[in-house]
Amino acid sequence: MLDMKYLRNNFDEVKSKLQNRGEDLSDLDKFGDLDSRRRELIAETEELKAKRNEVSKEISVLKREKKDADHMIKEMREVGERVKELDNELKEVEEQLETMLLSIPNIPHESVPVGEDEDDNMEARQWGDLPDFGFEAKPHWDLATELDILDFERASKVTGSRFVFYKGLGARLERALLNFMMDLHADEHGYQEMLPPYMVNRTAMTGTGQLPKFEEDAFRIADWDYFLVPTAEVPVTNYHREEILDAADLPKKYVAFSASFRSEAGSAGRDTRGLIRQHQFNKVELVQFCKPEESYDVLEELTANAEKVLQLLKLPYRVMSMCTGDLGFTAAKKYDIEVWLPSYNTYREISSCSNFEDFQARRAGIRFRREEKGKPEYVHTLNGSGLAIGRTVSAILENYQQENGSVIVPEVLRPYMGGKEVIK
RNA sequence: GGAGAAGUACCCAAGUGGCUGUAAGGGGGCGCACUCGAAAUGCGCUAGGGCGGGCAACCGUCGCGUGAGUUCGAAUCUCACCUUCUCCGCCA
Repeated sequence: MLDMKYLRNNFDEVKSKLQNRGEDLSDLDKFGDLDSRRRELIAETEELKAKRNEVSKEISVLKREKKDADHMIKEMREVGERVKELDNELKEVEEQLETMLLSIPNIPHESVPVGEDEDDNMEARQWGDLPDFGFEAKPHWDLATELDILDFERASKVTGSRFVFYKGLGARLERALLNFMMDLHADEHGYQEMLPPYMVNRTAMTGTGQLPKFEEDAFRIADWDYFLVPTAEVPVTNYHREEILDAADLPKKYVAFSASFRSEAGSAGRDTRGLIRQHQFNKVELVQFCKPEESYDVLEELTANAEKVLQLLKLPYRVMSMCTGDLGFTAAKKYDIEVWLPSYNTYREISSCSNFEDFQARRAGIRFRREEKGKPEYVHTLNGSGLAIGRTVSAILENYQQENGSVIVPEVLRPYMGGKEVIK
């Protein structure tokens, strides 16, 4: 959510920056009228309330002295009715304003390339050499099915499409990766480990920006108004909702493992095979809360923390800086880390690292105090996958495959795999 | 799921419609005095925050779990909801 005062004072500038995102901004022009009507109503209603408070005190004095106060009571009854009318109108105006503000995307950072879609994203860097197989490489779903370590067919019987059973060394590989990633971020990168709830309420989903605009992307629990988490970002960021943090405790760094649930509305027919696009997948998520002046350094740090996983796994990747048209709703700046997938003959997103600045913090009321008597300020929030585990499994299977259909286990994972060196 | 109890400021806690209730009192914290220093003691300060107005000092308004309602006036009365706790049932 944007700062109302900032929007009021810099309306044209904000509007033109948001236009680079290519989103529908037709609501934005209503802001001026709603905002000034709101302030009018507040002034009027508060003046009446001040009067009512004052006269009520006088009434109490008169009553105590057993004097007549009927005319004052009658007058205040009318004032009370007027206050109620104004308050109702105010409430309506504020609801409209709130609805509008919650639907306005974040302002892109000045370093974000201006562009329309993914073709305009800019490559920030590349790491590792692409594998050179002396044979025809297989896609991970064929490899895994032949090795009997993933079972998509039975998952569709038990649940439906876009679900999977991991079996045997497949399950073991997933679990090894989860432990490897958690250990790396907790022990080496200084993040505090967390296992969050897999369901969150509507307020939490609104706090991080999934709602109100993107409800169709989430799974909602019938009768509960709870949502399956689309990412651990939601529970972990909302962990500090409506809190004022100590400046001395910043930056706060959390690494959380959770399953992630996405309805993938609108992606029918895309990535229908394999692990790439499932309704449920495991992910290790990095989340940071920091002071505003630090957040762009933190974004680089957090992205580097995620890259480290791929470097240790020796998987080739590149880092893309998302352009204004591909930023998503909430981010001010975003890097996607894309891993090389031989079956696609291209890089595919395996992590997304974003700086939200104070966009989420304002929605979720997450603030900090610089000094004891200081005014609270909004923190900046950031997060990034470190990494999506299912996609990491597919990258390992494809990049480490051998001609006979077996798969070498990356060295760093072997301690987590009971010393196993090959999946065959 | 059934029956009960509770939610007041950093913590504990008093407060059943106006009476310094302008949210008491205590703890903790901070400051000052005493002291070479400290302890002890004494004195003082200690809601925070949102919103509106103002260049500011400041003024106003809303805050006693949340939201509605009754009333000239609500922490206090009414209703709904949330959370926590106790007992019973069920359960990994």
